Amino acid sequence: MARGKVQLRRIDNPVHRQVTFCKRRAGLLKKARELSVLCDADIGIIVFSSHGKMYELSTNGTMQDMIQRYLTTCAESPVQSGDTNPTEQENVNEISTLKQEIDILHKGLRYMFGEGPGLMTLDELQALERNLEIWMYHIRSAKMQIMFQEIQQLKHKEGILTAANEILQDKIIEQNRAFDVSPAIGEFPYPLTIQNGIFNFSCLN
Amino acid sequence: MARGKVQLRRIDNPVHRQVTFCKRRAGLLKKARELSVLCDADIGIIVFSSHGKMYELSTNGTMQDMIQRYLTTCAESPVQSGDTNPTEQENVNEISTLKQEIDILHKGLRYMFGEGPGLMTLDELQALERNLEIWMYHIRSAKMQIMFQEIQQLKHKEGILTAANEILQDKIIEQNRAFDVSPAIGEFPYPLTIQNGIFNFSCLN
DNA sequence: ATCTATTAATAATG
DNA sequence: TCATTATTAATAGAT
Repeated sequence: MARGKVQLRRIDNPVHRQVTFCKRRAGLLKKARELSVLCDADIGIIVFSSHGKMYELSTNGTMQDMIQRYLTTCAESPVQSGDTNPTEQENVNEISTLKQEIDILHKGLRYMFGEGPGLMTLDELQALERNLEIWMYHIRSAKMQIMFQEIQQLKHKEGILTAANEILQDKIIEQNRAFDVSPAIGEFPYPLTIQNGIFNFSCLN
Repeated sequence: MARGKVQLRRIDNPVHRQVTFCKRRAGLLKKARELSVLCDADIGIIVFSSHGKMYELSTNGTMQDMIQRYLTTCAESPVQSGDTNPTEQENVNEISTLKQEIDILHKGLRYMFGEGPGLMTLDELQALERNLEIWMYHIRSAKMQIMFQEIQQLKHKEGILTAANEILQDKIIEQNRAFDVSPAIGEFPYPLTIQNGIFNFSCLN
């Protein structure tokens, strides 16, 4: 498109190639964004440079959503069965499929908990998509985490308050003793001064 | 690019939009193929029209390969954790606990399947699948319930202890007054009086 | 679909 | 990497 027609073949010069890659990649993503906006389309683009560096664009939602949708669409289209009466063999197949699905459920959970998707095949990922509800597990886990922290903080507070109460109790006893023996003035060893140390905490959120 | 500048917004006219979608989609894929050839890059593109029709391009291998590579790359890169704060550790523990729970669930399932899937009907298997979800839901609910109760109890304890603190403070002040102790420092600066301010807060929510 | 007047992208260059 | 510019490529609107 500029100062010389371009041949549709790999650019030999590595510098030129890198520059062109940079420019055209930007151009491609721009075009994709435009198409998405102008025509209300959802677009996902993944680019791996020759050196393995990855670039991505997904115009709606995450790339993972895009992939899920892609896999779902792929899985849906080839379903073209005219038979309405399931045979014994089909039942057996169905049983096998369900067993696989349960296995995938297990793998999917491991996947979500950080072992990485590398261990799953694409078919398994497709099946995993059908078990979408499990993603809720992650959310619930986060919720539980928060509740756990809350419990820890409350226990901490309880400890502090209990300690404070003990100090106050001691204080009263000491006062009583002091007044009984000699009501001296001004030389009270108020342990309350510790309180600054004790109570000088703030709620960390 | 032609007979009038284009505004970067959704094209209202459905006919225009469809035509533009067709043209620009072709252009986008062409650009992608060019970039792939010129710069030796691997590119995957997925496009969903506003009506849900899917178009795809993958310049090397299948789209499934592309997705596999994408997921692998995603999983590899974000693993960069040097220090682990206490919350992180707690997270790890929680995850471990949940993993165990899931393992138990799966052991149960294997046991049920160990009886031989041939003895189970398709309906039974499907019911079992649904039950798995319900089962997990109940376990999580029960756990949450317990944690919730614990939080309530701790909050209650906190309230009682705080009230006790206030009473003890008052007692001290009263004692001082009763013994007619003239404080050397004038009014006794009881730091405990701050307590209401300090403890009358909630870390929760 | 096909055709062009225009705009947009970009190769070469600094 | 960033800016400029001469050219080519893409495409909006019309048919």
